[in-house]
Amino acid sequence: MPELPEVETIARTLAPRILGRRILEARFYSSLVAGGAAKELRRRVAGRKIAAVRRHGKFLLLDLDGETLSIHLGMTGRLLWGAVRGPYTRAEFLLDGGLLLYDDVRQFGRIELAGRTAALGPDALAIGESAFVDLLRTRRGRIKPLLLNQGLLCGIGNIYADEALFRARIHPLASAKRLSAARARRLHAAIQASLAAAIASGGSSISDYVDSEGRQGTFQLQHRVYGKAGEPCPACGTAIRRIVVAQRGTHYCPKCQRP
DNA sequence: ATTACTACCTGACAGC
DNA sequence: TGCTGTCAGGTAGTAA
Repeated sequence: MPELPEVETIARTLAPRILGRRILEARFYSSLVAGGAAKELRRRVAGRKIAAVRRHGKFLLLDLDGETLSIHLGMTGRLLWGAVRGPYTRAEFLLDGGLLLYDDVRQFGRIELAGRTAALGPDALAIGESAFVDLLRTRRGRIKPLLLNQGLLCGIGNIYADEALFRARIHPLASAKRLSAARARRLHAAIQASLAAAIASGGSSISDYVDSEGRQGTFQLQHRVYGKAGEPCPACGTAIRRIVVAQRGTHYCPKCQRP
């Protein structure tokens, strides 16, 4: 579910609620969430104060004094402040002044102590134009799988890959290294624009995503191709096509995004 | 290095 | 009402 704009929105809504608060206790209701290390995690976070709320790619990072808690929401993870425990609550953090819930229907998300979370590329919102152009030049594969590869560039998922490629008018199967410098720069700008617009709308809510206050995002109302197979392209009216790339549903306009 | 396929887990929805 | 198959904002592991 959550890509960079959704995690960014959660970080922004959560920060004013939890910054400076102390974790009194962590509780786990599913053995999957902490990847088998629930006991150690409980011990290591208890009593620590939340000094910072950060995001890197799709990871939400809580800096405690001496530790960093790393939270990845998988497909259906939610971090909720002031909500009531439900059937999908997999973990909770009792803070001095409130309860932070971690709900996750499909349980693809993970909460762990940072340290192992290294092999990530630069954040998609932070990478500069020239570094991005260089990144594309050094790769042999197709552009969409590259955008989804968190080890090269992190934060972009299936929605924003499709949306950015459409805005840049680049076919998802185009060879990354054979893109002209002008097209690579256009893609960089399209990524920045897509992510910024999504953050401004509080993210995309397709089925599960809500921010830490339980509010849905509205950027799904501005999607141009994602989930719009068969509908007319907003630029030229041609029917949006859906293919499978890197095992993910991929939406594009066959006229605006020529191979 | 890159791609393909499977697996993880649960729910929604379409079709029979 | 079931049952079956497909799909879903995620990633990891293995094989080719």
